[in-house]
Amino acid sequence: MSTINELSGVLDLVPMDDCSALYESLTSHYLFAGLHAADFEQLAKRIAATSIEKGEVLFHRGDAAEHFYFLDTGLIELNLIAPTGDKKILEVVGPGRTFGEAVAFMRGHKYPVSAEALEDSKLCRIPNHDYVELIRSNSDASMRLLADISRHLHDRVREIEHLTIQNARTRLTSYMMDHLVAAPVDDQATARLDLPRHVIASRLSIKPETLSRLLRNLTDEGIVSVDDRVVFIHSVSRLRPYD
Amino acid sequence: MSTINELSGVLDLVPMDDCSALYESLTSHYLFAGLHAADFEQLAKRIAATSIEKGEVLFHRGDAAEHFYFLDTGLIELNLIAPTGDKKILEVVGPGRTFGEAVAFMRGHKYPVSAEALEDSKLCRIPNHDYVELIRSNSDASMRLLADISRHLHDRVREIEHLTIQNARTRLTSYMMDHLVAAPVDDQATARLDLPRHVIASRLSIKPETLSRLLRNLTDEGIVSVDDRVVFIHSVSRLRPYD
DNA sequence: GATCGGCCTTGATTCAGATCAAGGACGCTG
DNA sequence: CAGCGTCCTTGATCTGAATCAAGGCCGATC
Repeated sequence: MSTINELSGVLDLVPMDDCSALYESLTSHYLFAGLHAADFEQLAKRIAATSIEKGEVLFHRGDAAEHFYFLDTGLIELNLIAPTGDKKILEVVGPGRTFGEAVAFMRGHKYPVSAEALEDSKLCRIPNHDYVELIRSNSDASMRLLADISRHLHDRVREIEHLTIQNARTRLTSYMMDHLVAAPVDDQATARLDLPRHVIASRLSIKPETLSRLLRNLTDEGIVSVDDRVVFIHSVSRLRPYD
Repeated sequence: MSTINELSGVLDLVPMDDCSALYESLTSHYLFAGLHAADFEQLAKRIAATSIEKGEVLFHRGDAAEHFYFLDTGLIELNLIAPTGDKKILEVVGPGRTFGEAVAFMRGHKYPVSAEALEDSKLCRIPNHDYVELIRSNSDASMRLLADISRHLHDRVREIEHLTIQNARTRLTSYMMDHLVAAPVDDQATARLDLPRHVIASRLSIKPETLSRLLRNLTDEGIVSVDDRVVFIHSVSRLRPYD
C-alpha cells in the first residue's frame, strides 16, 4: 500500500508515442475521438504511459491533481478511507475507461478519492491543463466531457439511492443485474462476480461476512446457484421483485 | 403532493422579460454572467418565469427533462422516493441557485430525482436545448458549466463518504459545521438549523427520532446548547474530534 | 504431501439506528 | 380559551448488519 507517485517522478513514465497500440486505444476513447489529429498529436507529446503494480496507490485523496488517467490494462479501485482505517470502494475502473477527469474543474484541484491498483495495470497520464486548453477551443469535445461528467454524477446519485432507500440485499441483487453475462432469457440469467468477494462487499458498502450470508440466503431460497464466481439466477423476477 | 407540471401547461408561465428584477438576478448567476448580452437576450426570450406552492412537485424523477431551473425565491428539495414510500432528500436548493442543469447531458434526458417545493417559490425555467446551443459557441461558459457539474459530483462523493464511512452523529456534526452563522471563535460557534427537523433528518438519512436523540446526547454531553433553530456550539473541537 | 497463509464461510453476539407507541408543545381556528 | 392538528421529543423494543471468533478450503512453497 505504498505510494509511488508522491516522491517526485518515481513512476516509470514513458513518452506515449513509443507505444502505438496505446496510442490507438486512446484515440478511440470518446473523450479524445473528436479531437483534430494535429491537436491530439500536440497533446500526445505531454501524455505519459506508465504502469503500476497490484496494491500500489496511484494517488491519494487530497493530493494535488495535475493529471487524469486512461486505463489501458488492469483494474483500478477508487476508494475513500475513514479516519478509523475502514475503506469504501466507490468504483472499480476497468480497461478503456478514464478516471479523475472531473477533478480539473474542482475547486482546489485535489483528488476527492484515492486510486489503488487491484491488478497490475498500464495507464496513460494526461495533464489536466493541456487537455482543458485543448477542449476549450473544441466545443464538441467540451460537450462530450460534459456528458461524461454528468454520467458520473448520475451514477453517484444512484449509489446514494442504493445506500439510503435500499438495503444490503437489494444492493447485491442490483449488482448482479449489472453484471449479467447476457440479457435474461425465460426469467433466467447468469451473472459473473469477477472481483474478489471483499472488493464486491466494499463496493456494496457491506462486510464480506454479510455478502457471504446474503448469497447463502438467496441460494437457500432457491433463487440463485453460486459456483465460485458465477451466479446462476433461476428467477430474475424473484431476485428483483420490485422491478 | 400533486404534480403541477405533468398535465400540459398548468404552470403559470410568464415571459421573463416582464420581470426585470428576476432578469437581474439571472444575469448575475455565474452560469449566465459570462454570456454576451445579445446571446443572453436571445435565450431570455425562451426563459419563462413561474411559481410553485409549498408541497407541490415541480418534476418527478423519470420525467422527460426539457428544462433546468433557476430558483429566485423560496426553497426546493431534490429527493428520491423508495418503492416503499420512504423519501430521501438529496439536497435543499435555496435562492440564487440552479438545479437540473446536468440532466441535459445525461442519456435519456430524464430527471434522476424529483423536485418539490419546501416553501412557496418563484423560479425561471430555462430550456436545455437553447442553453446548450448557446454555450456550445462560448467556451468560457462551457468551462463554468463543467466546474458547476464537477462541484455537484464532488458533493455527491462527499455524501457517499458520509453515508458509508461516517455514522449518524458525525453526519449531524458535519451538517452543523456547514451551517455556521460565522467562523468559529475561541473554539465556539453558532449554527442555524433553519429547516424543519424532519427535513434535516432526511437530508442526513436518519429518522427524526434519531436526530432528536443525537441533539439530546450532544446537549447532555455539554457540547452544544439547542434553542429551537439555533445551536450554540460550546466546543467545536469536542464536536468534531477528528478534524 | 506437510505446512503455511489468504480468503471465504459460518455461528454467536453486539450495536446503531429504526420502529412502535405515547405524550408534550406549539400555533391556528372557531 | 377550547379544541385540534402538526411537529417534535422521549421511552421501549426490535432488527439488519457489524463484530468477534472459529473453522474450512484451497493454492503456494519447500
